[in-house]
Amino acid sequence: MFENLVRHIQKFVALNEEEQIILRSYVKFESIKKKQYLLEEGHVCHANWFIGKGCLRSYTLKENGNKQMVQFAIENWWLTDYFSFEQKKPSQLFIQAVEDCELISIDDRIQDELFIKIPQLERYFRLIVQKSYAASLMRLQYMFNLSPEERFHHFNNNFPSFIQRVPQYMLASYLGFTPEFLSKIRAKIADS
Amino acid sequence: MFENLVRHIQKFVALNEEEQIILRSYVKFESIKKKQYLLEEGHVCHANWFIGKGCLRSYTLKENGNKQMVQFAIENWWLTDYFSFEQKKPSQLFIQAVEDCELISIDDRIQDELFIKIPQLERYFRLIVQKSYAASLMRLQYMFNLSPEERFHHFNNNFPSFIQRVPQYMLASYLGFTPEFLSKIRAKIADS
DNA sequence: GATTTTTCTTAACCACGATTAAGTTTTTTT
DNA sequence: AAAAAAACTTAATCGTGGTTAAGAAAAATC
Repeated sequence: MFENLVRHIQKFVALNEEEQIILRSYVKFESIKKKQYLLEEGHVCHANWFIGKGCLRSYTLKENGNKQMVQFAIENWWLTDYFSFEQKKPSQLFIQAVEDCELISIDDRIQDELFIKIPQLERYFRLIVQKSYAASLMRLQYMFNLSPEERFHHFNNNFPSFIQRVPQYMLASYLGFTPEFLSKIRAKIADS
Repeated sequence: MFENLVRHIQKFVALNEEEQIILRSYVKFESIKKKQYLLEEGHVCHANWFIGKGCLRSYTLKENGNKQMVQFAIENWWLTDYFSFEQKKPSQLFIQAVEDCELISIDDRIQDELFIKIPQLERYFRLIVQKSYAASLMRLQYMFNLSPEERFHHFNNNFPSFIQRVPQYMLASYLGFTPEFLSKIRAKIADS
């Protein structure tokens, strides 16, 4: 599991044996069960989680009580609420396990110290966040430029593995429409 | 103008006199006129721009020929297409001056060298990108959780300075609706 | 100051996707 | 295996915000 993380980091920056040992001593390993929460609204987010195995989601609670999906994360992805994590402010988000998960986490209290010991991690995370940012802007573009139906087909074509992994109603919320409308789309596909 | 940039950097990391001189020798200064382009669709984005004075916008061209606003940027903001800038791939974006601008830019070819000479800039940009990412996720939340009319009022309340600075039709596109609908909202306000 | 271009407004019509509500299927729990 | 909970489907109704088109107002240019 830790090897996954090392391999992921090495895609972006060098990390020698000694540094790997330092890193291992700084991170925490945790397992959580499906439906357990890592973070709840109103709490400060104290960790950044790397998914070794499993699937997480983050969502907000809307005024009407519905859950609005914010993000999915699977193997080799980092997930946190950067806003809360960095500024130590109460989060708007819930982070919950969609499947049983094995996680590696970096605590906010040790992050700075870790970055001093292994400076290239600063670069690693700059690049990780940059990728997340680019992905978020792409998603905004899809929201603006594609119809709900087109967004579904686009997601279907580009991330087929997700479709079987997450419940349809979460996907519908992630794509910005209702589960009822997703059923309509699927009925249309079955017809043709 | 350069002092603005130094001051902005010093909000996040230390930067001594010597480093300021190094930085100055690495960046480029440019002035552009309203409506001029810094980047056009299909080209690789070779710079990251810091706005000393003025206002930039980025947009994509939709299938129907309309322009979809992606971002605004004003004084003390960085703007680039990180996807194109980092991966050296053709951009989907246009970046254009909304007002006459005075800019400081970092070229992609010298960025790595600059980060080696002033390592804390790696941290500075990690934090900058993190903030942009958080803002982008907030905007997604507004798209999901607020109606077009609510989004307008929210923007109005939180960024009143923008309202006078950018044309209404750009704002409408940024908020994800048509200029006609914005007129409708404004007429409703005038009534009451 | 006159002309052109850009930006904003108004109004009629209409389509997409939300809402509501009931029922079915699948999964989980006991 | 039975019961309960979670997830998905179907269909009728309705409202928001898009589209179209024409005109008015404001700003830029000559």
